[in-house]
Amino acid sequence: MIRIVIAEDQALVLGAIASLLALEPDLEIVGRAADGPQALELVRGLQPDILLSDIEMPGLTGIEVAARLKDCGVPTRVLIVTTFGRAGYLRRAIDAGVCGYLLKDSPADRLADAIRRVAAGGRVIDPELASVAAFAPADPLSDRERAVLRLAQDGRSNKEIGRAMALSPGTVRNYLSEAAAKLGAANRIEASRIARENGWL
Amino acid sequence: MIRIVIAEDQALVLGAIASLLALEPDLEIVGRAADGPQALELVRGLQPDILLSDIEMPGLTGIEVAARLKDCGVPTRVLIVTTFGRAGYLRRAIDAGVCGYLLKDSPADRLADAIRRVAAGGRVIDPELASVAAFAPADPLSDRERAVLRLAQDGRSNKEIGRAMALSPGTVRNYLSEAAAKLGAANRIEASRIARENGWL
DNA sequence: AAGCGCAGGTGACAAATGTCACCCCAAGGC
DNA sequence: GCCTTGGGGTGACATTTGTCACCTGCGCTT
Repeated sequence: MIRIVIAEDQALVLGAIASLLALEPDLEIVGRAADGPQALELVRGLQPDILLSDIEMPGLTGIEVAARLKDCGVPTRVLIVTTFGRAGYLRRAIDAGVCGYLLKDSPADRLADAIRRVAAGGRVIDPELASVAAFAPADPLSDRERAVLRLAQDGRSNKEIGRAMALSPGTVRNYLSEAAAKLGAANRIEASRIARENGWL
Repeated sequence: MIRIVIAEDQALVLGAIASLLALEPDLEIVGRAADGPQALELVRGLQPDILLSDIEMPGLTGIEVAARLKDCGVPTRVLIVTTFGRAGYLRRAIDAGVCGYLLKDSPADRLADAIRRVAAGGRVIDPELASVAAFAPADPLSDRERAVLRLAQDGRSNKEIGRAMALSPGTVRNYLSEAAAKLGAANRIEASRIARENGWL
């Protein structure tokens, strides 16, 4: 019997996935979490075989939860199921030690299968994503550029960004200009869009 | 027996919801669609009692599908289930003649209930959303402002936007300035973010 | 010690953006 | 006829961005 905790912030989807997995006789759902911190606590307490988690969740992302579990030496294996085919997330997920990465676009019957494979010690990556990831460019941004871009994307000016990061406005401009150049964007708006679409923010 | 077509672009979620509804003896899933046009065609052909649909889908949004069904006089009642609590969508959904609007955040057991109520001729609006919507400001943007903002948000310059819309760059500037003023934003980036967050784009 | 790389900064300049006042003209009231 | 209204536009101006060359100080090799 494979013991599973599910973490997913949309209650309806959480319930639906649970009912899907309940059809499988060898899988048992032992816990449900609606956000990151709750997932972490639940896994620590229940020590399930598998944590099935979304990425976008309040508090902590699924990837961050995976990283913390790894740090604490919890043996639970993490399987990420998420919306975004963003190649950038995959790399970070792997770095965080997840054992599987599925897309919500993949057919439902693949899920139980993936869980069994991961529980048996294997690694699963969505085939659709695997090929994309192989060709996907690596994140070209430095930490500073990422941070600046994150602030720029919701409309802050250079001066405000500088204030927030303890940098001079001129330096902020340089970072943004550099980031745009790296991403082939014409301006900060396009740059942050590109970065966001690739999961680099 | 209530006959249902489900439209949802994420296969895994689609499958999961189907398995959830399959537990209810009085509900029957007669069709599944992965995008807007497919949903439209399926509903036209099968004439189910209910179309359960997401909003964001390739091709046509759930709301657009609902509007077309209304125009064609198809008697199927539409129930929207979606991620975004954006109040702006609700208004447009109601205008398109949908009979129900649920959030994916609401508990799973509410779904079957909502379907029965809608099938019986009732209207259902997620209670969480209903109160929000009552206080939500109406969309202050004109069609032109919306269109300009949509182009601005992915980094096009005034000149490019003007070319795309057959307007002079100066006029584009005026529209954007006006839109920003209406939304209390300092610039086009913030303006489009605010509009997006409210479901006005 | 000399040299290198790198984060942060400056200054100057062109271009894009934001703001505002005001113009034109085609519908529609009356 | 006259007046209003609204979409589209212009011109002028201040401010903000984007680009680029170059400076500074610090830590690190060798």
